Formats: sequence, C-alpha cells, structure tokens
Amino acid sequence: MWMEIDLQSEVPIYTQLVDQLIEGIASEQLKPGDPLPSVRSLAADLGINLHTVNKAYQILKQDGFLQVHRKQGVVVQPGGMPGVDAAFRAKLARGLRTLAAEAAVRGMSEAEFAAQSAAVYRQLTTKGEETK
Amino acid sequence: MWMEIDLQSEVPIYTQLVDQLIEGIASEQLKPGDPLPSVRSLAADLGINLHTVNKAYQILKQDGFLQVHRKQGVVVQPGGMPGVDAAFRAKLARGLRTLAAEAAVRGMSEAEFAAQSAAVYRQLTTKGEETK
DNA sequence: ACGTCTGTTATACTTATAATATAACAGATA
DNA sequence: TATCTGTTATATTATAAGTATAACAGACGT
Repeated sequence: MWMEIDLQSEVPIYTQLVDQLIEGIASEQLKPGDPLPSVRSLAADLGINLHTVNKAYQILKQDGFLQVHRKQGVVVQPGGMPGVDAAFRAKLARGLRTLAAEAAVRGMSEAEFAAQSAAVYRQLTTKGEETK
Repeated sequence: MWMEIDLQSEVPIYTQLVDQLIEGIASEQLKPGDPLPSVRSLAADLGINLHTVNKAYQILKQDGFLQVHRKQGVVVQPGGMPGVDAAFRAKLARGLRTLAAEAAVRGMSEAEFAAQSAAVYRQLTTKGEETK
C-alpha cells in the first residue's frame, strides 16, 4: 500500500488515515469505485490494529466518501461525492481562520496567503499526473 | 474578558485559548505591549483551572507571541512579532493540504478555495475597525 | 515589615480518548 | 466446508486533558 503513518506524530493514526485517503481521492490516485484494502490487511501492512483502520473507514463512510458492499469490501464512493454543505463550510472557515490568523500575525499578506492556498490546492490535485 | 470557551468542543480548552489570542493579535484587538489578564483571574472568569490558562500562555510565550516581565504579568510581544519561518511554512502547508483535499473532493474549485482563504483572512484582519 | 499580587513549579487525581488485544458473529465466496 | 469480508463486543494499557492543592520567589503598595 502507498500509505505512510507516523507513529510519533501527535495527530491520531486514524486521523492520518482519513486525511491521506481524502488526499488520495483528491489527487485521483483513488477513483470512484476503486477497492480499498480490507481492514485486516491494511492494519497488517501498517503494523497497527484492525480497529484503528476500521475507525477511519467508519468516518469516511459516515461522510459519504466510502461505501461498503458486504461483498467486495470497502470501495471509493462510485455515485458522486458529497458536495459543499453548510457543515463543511463551517469546518473550512474554522480551519482557515486559525491558519490565517497566525499568518497575518507573522506578517504574511492576504495575497500571499491566498496564493499559498491556491498553490497547495493545485499541487494536490495534480499529483497523479506525469505528462503536461 | 472578551474570550469565549466552548467546554463541549472536541478541541482542547488551551488550544481554543491559543487560537483566540492569536486571532486577537491579528485583528489588532490586542496590540504589542498590551497587558493580558493573570492566569488566575482569566481562569476564574472562564470558570476553568489556572493551569489550563498557563499552558496556553506558555505555548504563546514559546512561540514568541507573548512576553513575561515578572513585573506586570503577561504582555503581548512589544518588540516585533516572529516572522514566517520554515516551521510555520510547514505547519501552514500541512493544514491547508487537509482542507484543500476535502474541498477538492467536494467539488470546490481552486479559485473558490483561494477566494475563501482571502475572505477569511480579510474578515479577520478588519475585525477591530468600525469606520470605512 | 507586612500582605498581596505576579508567574512558576510540583504533586496527585480524575476523566476522556487513542490504541491494542482477543473473541465472536453473519454474510459472501470459492 | 473453509476462508474471506465488515461488524460488534469486551477488556486492557497508555497518553493527554483538565482539575485540585500547595508551595515558592520576585515585585508591588501600604
């Protein structure tokens, strides 16, 4: 598997899994309908517990990014990803506010901050492409 | 005091304090040299423990946003705020990546994401102004 | 000098979360 | 029948968050 976990990080393992899977979908390394490794095999690959993987899958399933077929295991949501709802707008605004505040205090301009945001977005969504 | 704490939130109280104080500096509600309430009085005002406030102050002192004079208590850093160093760039990139990934998956465009970033920054830095 | 405020440190306790360790169950597959 | 899947349950350990007291040294005003 292409995932990497930092056991020394202060951010919980299941959160790292959730973030990396969402980034995988954003970069189209994971496409709608793609199968994901079973909770047991992924846990074994990463050297962590089954339940830690399961917790990440549950969160992504709850948010509508994954589906479970009881047949071929877990699959990336095939029928359209969830859109930009009020809950996400609030989550986004809260996260951006914290980052923007420290950026402003440290002397980073609004233009720089917006440019950095765009740069990160672009780098993320063009990760799986080789030819230009 | 103008601070508000959500005891039901999943984000730690001391983190809420750190974030709000940085936002206060960014919005110029807190200016360099301004005195901050003592750990005991602020804890009493918010109905929380002395050590929780102290932990927030320690973090901000460590990062160079606050100063302690052993005289008039804690004060907003008077001699210039810390700039944009490598550590902050890494922290910013990591935070933006998580937000940008989910935004992209949910169908928000790069332009929208950048615009939202700029909007949050602007709203934050123009909070203490009334006349235009 | 005295009392009071300041930040700071130390200790102990409770609570909640993260993570692990087993175990078992029901459905699907070969 | 085996073996895989997700799911659920229970128990345990480890760590972080928050609280509760207590004490100390420096600075201040009286």
